[in-house]
Amino acid sequence: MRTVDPAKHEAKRRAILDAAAGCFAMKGFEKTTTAEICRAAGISTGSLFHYFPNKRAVFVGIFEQDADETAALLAAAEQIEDPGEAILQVITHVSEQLLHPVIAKLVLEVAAQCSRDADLARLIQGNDRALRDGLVGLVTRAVDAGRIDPGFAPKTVASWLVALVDAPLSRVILEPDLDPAAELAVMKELIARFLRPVLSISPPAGGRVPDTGEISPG
Amino acid sequence: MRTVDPAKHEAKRRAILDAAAGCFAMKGFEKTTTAEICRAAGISTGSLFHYFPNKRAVFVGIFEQDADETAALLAAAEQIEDPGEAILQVITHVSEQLLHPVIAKLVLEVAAQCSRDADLARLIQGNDRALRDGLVGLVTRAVDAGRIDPGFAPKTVASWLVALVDAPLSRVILEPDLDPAAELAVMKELIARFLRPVLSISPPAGGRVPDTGEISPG
DNA sequence: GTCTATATAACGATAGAC
DNA sequence: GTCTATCGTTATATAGAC
Repeated sequence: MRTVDPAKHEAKRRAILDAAAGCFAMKGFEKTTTAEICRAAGISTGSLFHYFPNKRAVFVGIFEQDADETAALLAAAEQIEDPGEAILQVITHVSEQLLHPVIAKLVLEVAAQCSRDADLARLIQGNDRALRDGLVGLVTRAVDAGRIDPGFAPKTVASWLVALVDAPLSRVILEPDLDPAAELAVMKELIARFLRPVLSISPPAGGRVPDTGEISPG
Repeated sequence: MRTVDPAKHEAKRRAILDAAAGCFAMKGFEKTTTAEICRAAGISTGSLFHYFPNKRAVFVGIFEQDADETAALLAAAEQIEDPGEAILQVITHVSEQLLHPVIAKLVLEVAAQCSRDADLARLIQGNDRALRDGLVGLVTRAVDAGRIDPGFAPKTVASWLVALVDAPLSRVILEPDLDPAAELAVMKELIARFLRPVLSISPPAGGRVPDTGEISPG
């Protein structure tokens, strides 16, 4: 008779992951000790290695949860009739997460780690691409509906939308009294202006817009 | 009779800093050993501590050089008559730097370190603010000249311009075949659309733009 | 100023009792 | 499954000869 309760095991794994996320955000991967994670999770140092083979597996585990969340977010967005609204909802949700200092620190930490750990890089790349590909679908729908400018390829637009939510990250770290609501408002306006159909008589071609005399990209 | 040549001392300091920057970009702060820095710089482990009191001072030293470079960049931009052109030149220069993978890795590493080292954070914050404040001047000139939309405060615009050059950082790390020229082109277009004076009859107030039915920020 | 050699400290991971 | 105790490794920074 097995006394192991898989649900309980999974719950404890989650609890360790949560505790570890806080530690990694605060001190970074290398400087958080396994002992600290155990203390935060309320277990002893030996127990940690019953749930994870090593410290890196704990770190990676945190970001494996993201795939499910992203899938759920995209599935919800795809139910929205207005594709423009759907895009904004996705961007808003992701942005609001990233504007939390703890999340921002964790994201910067994982970005730094990715450049030196190919396995981790593949995981994060997969998460990023899932979000981007979901947005490609929504962008395509929005272009077809005439709601956004067809001047750029949907994939290019989607990539930049994902990049834009990362843009304020360093300010979240450096400027403690940053107002998340204000940042989000500017970002939405920035995106709206980026994507707005050009109001000129001649439709834009090849990513160009009519020269109206202001700052030009060329 | 002093045999010390200050110029030679400074040159060697620079050489160590250059070697260290490569190491830190490749392996991160904690995982690069002082021995590695010394090997890369062609000196022995004892000598390093003749030039820097400890490993962190080497890391910080890399970013102390940035202040001069930013000042020079802004001084050059302020000589340009057209403020829109000046803004684009600054953004382009900074962006081109950040699109190099080695620089990108170093920037992500320092961002991660900043969240845990108040002294380093102050240094980087100073560098960021110097760039931003220089841009505030250029933006103000451009608004007065009617070249960019007055809908946002110059400080807000300048902060976002600085943030925008950071936006592609994670993709630089995750997508090795990213085309820097293409990224820069999209970024310029994005900025142009963000800043373009609104073409409507009623001028925008309070950061709002006329509702034209597409994706809206509210 | 530059080198070799090393003191000292800390961490990740394991062993083995219960 | 969880604990305590500890091993082996590795790194920073210093000491002291030249």
